[in-house]
Order: sequence, then structure tokens, then C-alpha cells
Amino acid sequence: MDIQRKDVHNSDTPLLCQACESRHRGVCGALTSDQLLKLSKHSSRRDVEPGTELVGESLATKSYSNIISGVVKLSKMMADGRQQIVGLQFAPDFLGRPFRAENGVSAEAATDVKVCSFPKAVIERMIGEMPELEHKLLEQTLNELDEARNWMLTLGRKTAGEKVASYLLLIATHAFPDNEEDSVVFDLPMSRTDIADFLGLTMETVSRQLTKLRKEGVIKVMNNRHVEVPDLARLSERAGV
Amino acid sequence: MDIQRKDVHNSDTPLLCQACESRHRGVCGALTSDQLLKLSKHSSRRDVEPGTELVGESLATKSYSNIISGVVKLSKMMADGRQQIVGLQFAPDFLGRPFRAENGVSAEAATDVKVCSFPKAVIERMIGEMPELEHKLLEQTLNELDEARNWMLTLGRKTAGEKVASYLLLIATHAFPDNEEDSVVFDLPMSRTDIADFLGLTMETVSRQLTKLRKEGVIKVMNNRHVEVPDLARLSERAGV
DNA sequence: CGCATCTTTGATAGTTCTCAACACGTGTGG
DNA sequence: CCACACGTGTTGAGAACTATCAAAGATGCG
Repeated sequence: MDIQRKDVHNSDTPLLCQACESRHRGVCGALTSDQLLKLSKHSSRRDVEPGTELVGESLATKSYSNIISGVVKLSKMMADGRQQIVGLQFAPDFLGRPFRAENGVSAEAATDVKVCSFPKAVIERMIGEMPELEHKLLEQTLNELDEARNWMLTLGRKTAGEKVASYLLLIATHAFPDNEEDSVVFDLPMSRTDIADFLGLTMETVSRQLTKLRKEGVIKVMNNRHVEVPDLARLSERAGV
Repeated sequence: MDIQRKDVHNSDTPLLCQACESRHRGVCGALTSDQLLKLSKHSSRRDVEPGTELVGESLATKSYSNIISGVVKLSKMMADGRQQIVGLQFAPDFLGRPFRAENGVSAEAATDVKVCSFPKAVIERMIGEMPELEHKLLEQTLNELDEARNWMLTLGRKTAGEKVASYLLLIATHAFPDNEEDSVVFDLPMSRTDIADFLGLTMETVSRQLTKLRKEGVIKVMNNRHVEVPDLARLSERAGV
């Protein structure tokens, strides 16, 4: 159907992209190997540590990125310092707000993160030339909108206990998108403070609710970050779904 | 620059569309008069009363719509009946979730609403053929995402008083997008219960905060729905911005 | 091993919810 | 024209939940 796209292990594919997860799943999936080659000339890989700011809240950013691995948190802050995390992004999400200088959110690495960055201008020109690329962007944006609205229900209407359970469920499902088992084991990508900022709670309340879930046997926690969920269905009930 | 688009008062423009606000501001702005003519053959105008459900939460909808006038509320509900309004849409917004059968939210008219509806299939075909249309959709979706994230900050981190002030500010700015005055007068498009569902509060708390703002002279309220804001800057302070 | 950071736990205060009664405006029928 | 019911909004008192402040307990790192 699309002969130019038969480049799965083709030498035409730029070296940088050959082992890249985003090559087919992310926005790059919309590109032919020719286009990928052109883009890769302007792109640069970067490994950053947790806490690194990738995009400033009101800074005009001059580049877009693909997340290769790791978790990025998007957050907004009020003048007095109150903070709210408004979204988490995982590989192979696209990072950046097209068609606007300011993006209104700041993006910070929650874990170790690998990104592949491109100059704003190059991407925006390619968007204009390639409907497929714009289509991918629209799909991702629609998905982010769905997730944002789901989270609004969590923020506005769920109790502290349900919020914490919802968070665990979100991480569990994103870490293992097609997990069929009843049980999961994973590492929390964020501190208690971050979780609180994501759930609209305080650190202390998050901690208390985690303890409650632990004492009731819904989860097991080791070394603060390592979590085991023996029965996902039981966790779902706690999340109010 | 685009000769086909010189149809502002052109007889080529379908009758139905000639007096339509969305003709240039909404997604239809991406269409030539030819395409508009084709689309208008499949489109139908509808006037609905407050409370009418336009899109069901898990119903597969078979049509998309443009909002011609009025306010539409998008909401999600939990199994036990708790409800959260996750967005408001005004003219000339596009209504519907492309590329997915279920859209996860239900849309209900908050005021008297006029919509222009098209069959799902027709729109989706046109999207495939017209990059400009997809671009418009992407821009609207990005704007909705920005608004959703702003509201997440409101839901997660603001006090009841700030939430109510934020709501008033939202309505004031959307009712008069380019108001330059200090003061505004407008009608609230929703009941106290709806406002509560939008803010993640109870009706009673909304009412108490409104009376507080009234007693402090930040707003005047007549007949429950009619509001006057003498000093928008003062309201902004209350909203925490 | 010791220090800095993060997390848990406890006691108390504050905000918002819940339940209940009352007020207001509107439309209906006697 | 008034009485009444009904939907909607307001107000009050007490309960429940979450935040705040404070201290102690883990954890990780040099």
C-alpha cells in the first residue's frame, strides 16, 4: 500500500532512528525514510536526569521532542507556588505545543528520560507539507484530551482514596499497556510530593492512603517506590471504576 | 491568495451557510464554496432546548455538529452517579470525537442551542481529502486541551472561593471574548448544580461563595442568573490569577 | 557511618459536605 | 385573586474529610 514505508530494517533508515521506538509508533511513523533522513539531520538525542526542565511554562521553546523512554510530567503553577501536574507523557509521545509560542505548561523529566529533539521550524514546515504527520499529531492530541478529561473527573469528584488508587492504576496500565494478568509489579515514577501535585492532595494524605491500601492488602510496597498489585480488579474497585 | 475563498457574499455559498457564524470562524472556514455546497447537502440545522442530550457518553454517535449558538456542556459520570463537567463549548466549536466510535463524554445543551449536523462518514471522508480541515480540527483540539489543563489546575489546587471566581471569569471572557472594559454584565448559562459539577463542589458551597462575592461587592446578582461584574481585575484576584 | 532527603505517623485545625429547613419566583387551578 | 405546589436557590448546624504543623522513622548516598 505504501511502498516507501517498507524500510523496517532498511539501510535507508538513518542510523539514529534504526533502533528507535518512536520510529514506527510515534509521529515519525508518518514519515518515509527519505523524510526521516532529512529530519534526522536536524535532530539530536539527549539523555536527561529526573528533575530536568525540558520545556518552560512561558518560555518560547524553539524545539519539539519525541520521548524515546522515561516519563515526563507536565505541570502548571500558580503565582503563590501551588502546583498541579496536568499530565504525564510516556514514550513515544510527542512533546511540545505546535502553532503557539507559549505552551502554558512546563515539562520536567520525572525519571531518566531519553528524548529526540528537532528545531521548531523544521517540524512546522514538515507539518505543512505532510498531511500524514498532522494526522498523527491530531490523534495524539485527541488522546491527550481524553486523558485530561478523565483526570478532571478524578480531580473533581473522587475521594483521596480513590484518587490514589486511580494513580496506581494509571501507572500500572501505562507501564504495561497490554498486560493480561491479574497482578502487576512496577516502580512508581514519582515522589509522594509529585503524586500529591498530580492528584490535588497533600503529600501526607497520599502517604496515608497508600498505607491504608497496603494494610488492606490491595498493594505491597517496598523501598517506597516499588509496588506490587496482586489483584488489579480489586485496585480498580478502589479507584471508583 | 486563495481565489476560491472569495465567497463572502457569493451566491455560490449555500443558503444555509450564508448567515452562519461558523462559515468563517469554525471548521467550515477551511472549506471552499464548492465543498461547502457538497457538505450542506448532507447537513441539517437543529434547535434544541436546555437539557437536550446531543451526544451520549458511550453511544456510538453517527454525526458531528457545529455549534451555531448557545452553550454545550460536556460531562462524565461515575457508576454511582457522581458527575463532573469536563468542558464547555461555545459557537463556533466543533462537536464530536473523530476517529473513535465512543467519545467518553456526553454532551448536553446548557442553554438554547442551535447546531448544524453532518453524518460522521461525510466528515471523515472530507478530512482525509482536505488537509486544511484537519488543520482546523487540530487547532481546536489543541485549544480544548489547553483549556482542559487550565481547568485541572482549578479543580486540583484552588479553593472553593477561587473556583467560583474562576467560573465567573471563564463565562465573562467567553461571552465577550474581546471585552476591553473593566465591567461586564452577562447571564450565567447554567444552574447552581451544573456550576457545582463543573467546579467539583456541591451546590450549597457554590451558593455560599456567590453570596460571599456579592456581599463583598465583587459581583451583583439579579434573578439568580443575571450577573454584573463592576471590576474584572478584582474578580481575577479572587480567581487566584 | 553519618548526613540529607524523603516518607510515615500523630494531633489539631480548617474547609467543604451533608442534611435540613426556609425563601423566592412561577405557573396552575380553585 | 389567592392558595398551593414545584423547581430552584439560600442559609444554618453539625459531621466528615483533608490540610497543616510537628516529630519521628526510612532510605540512599558520600
